[in-house]
Amino acid sequence: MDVKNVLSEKIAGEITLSPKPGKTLRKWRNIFGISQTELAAYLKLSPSVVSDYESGRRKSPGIQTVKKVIGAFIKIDEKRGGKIVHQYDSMIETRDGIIEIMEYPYAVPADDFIKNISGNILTSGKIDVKKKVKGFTLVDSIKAIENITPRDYANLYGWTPERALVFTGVKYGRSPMIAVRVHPVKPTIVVYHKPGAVDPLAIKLAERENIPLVTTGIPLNDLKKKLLSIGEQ
Amino acid sequence: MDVKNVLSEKIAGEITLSPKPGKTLRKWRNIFGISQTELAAYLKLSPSVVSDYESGRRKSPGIQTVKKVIGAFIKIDEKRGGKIVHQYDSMIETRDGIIEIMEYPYAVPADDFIKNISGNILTSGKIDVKKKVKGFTLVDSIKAIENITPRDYANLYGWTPERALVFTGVKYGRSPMIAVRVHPVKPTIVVYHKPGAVDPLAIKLAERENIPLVTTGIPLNDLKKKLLSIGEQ
DNA sequence: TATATTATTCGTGTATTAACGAAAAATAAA
DNA sequence: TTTATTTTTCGTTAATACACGAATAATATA
Repeated sequence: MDVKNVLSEKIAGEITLSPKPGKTLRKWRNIFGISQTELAAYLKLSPSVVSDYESGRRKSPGIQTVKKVIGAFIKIDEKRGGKIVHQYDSMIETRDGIIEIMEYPYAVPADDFIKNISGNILTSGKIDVKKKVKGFTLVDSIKAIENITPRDYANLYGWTPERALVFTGVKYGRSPMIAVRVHPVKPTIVVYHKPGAVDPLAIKLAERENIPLVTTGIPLNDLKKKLLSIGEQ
Repeated sequence: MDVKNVLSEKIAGEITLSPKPGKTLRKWRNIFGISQTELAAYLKLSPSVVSDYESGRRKSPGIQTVKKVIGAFIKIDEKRGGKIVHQYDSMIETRDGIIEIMEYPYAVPADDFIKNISGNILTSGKIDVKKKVKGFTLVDSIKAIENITPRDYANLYGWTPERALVFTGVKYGRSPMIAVRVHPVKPTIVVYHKPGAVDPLAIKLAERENIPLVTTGIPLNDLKKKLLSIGEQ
């Protein structure tokens, strides 16, 4: 999850909920240091359009419009070297152990998810069709064990517990499942990426929790891309 | 800043930027466990309207519509005891020392801000009309000194440095201003709430940085309310 | 199976947004 | 001040969101 997305979402949320969306739009345009004229030119629109939005003549612009404008902010800033966006780098706190974390815009059926990452299901029993994946967390097992305190553990679950916990760097395949077992909040799926081994106890625990335990052997970078792309379509 | 707002903003941002806003809307309705019928009834709309949105017949709903729907989610959940919203409590990390932090939906002129909190300006010189306040951070000075590491210091600045840093629990009035002096990022205004004293050095530093140093004597709870209300209109 | 409950589809009228362009106003730069 | 740049205002057309309601389909529940 990179700054651009987090920042875009923040801006979109602010504008949408603002009592005066036009003014909020203007605030962000000013933060980016972009003139109405420039913004309009980039969007291939007349400058009057931008002004009309900011003045509030259009009280409830469509979300597509908002999306386009925010996209323009980011792209124009990028062309200039990403000065503004980079100011917000500190906003995405890189929690030790969490390699990648993301919420999908909509629910993905569990079996689709497994197919997508070329997953091997270790647990017995059919996958419940109703099981949905709404996001994922890719965790470096070693770092997580070293650095994540019990209090921080909840962060693995991002915005929704209905997610896939994907562990990489798994040696014996026991600890991650025990952590899941012990924690009150449960994920939809647990994935081991290229585990050294998978302890039978882990499978037993997974079955008891009714959580599919899946392995995948695709390279880490490909896996990352795959995981991210599931949310994009 | 409470969970409701953070969560609302998150949902709004997600829907607005989603490739399929309807599906994202549905995802959240399901998370809240609300039926289309119930949602429609609450909004005094025909259920078909809700379905049309989710199916995507309306490709780019207006932000007012999105806002109304999210408001309904929160309100309905509240009526049920706030079960869902409370699940997200852990999302708003309470950083030790930061009592309240918020971004204003639009820029507030510095002098308006000062008037609003019944501020006393200690620094000499006119306030620049162009100085804008885009948010504030209310800091417990003692706790901040004890708990905030240099790395965390950036968090005081929330989403924009153009903000008011409001310190409460100030004893001699020296340290907060020195912290500001030393840090590369500068706030628009520094406010001391009921300081025990204000060291002359602090005033000198503030003047050198061209940052108005302001004191206010209104009770903490009123101050909090005032600070929050500035953003609401 | 029967019966609520919940969700979908779609034709329709009205209101509002999307966008233009030209002219006027306000700011910034020379 | 003069000139250039940026922003505002507004009349207008076309497209589309908003909302309804009635009929249909799909899910739950008894």
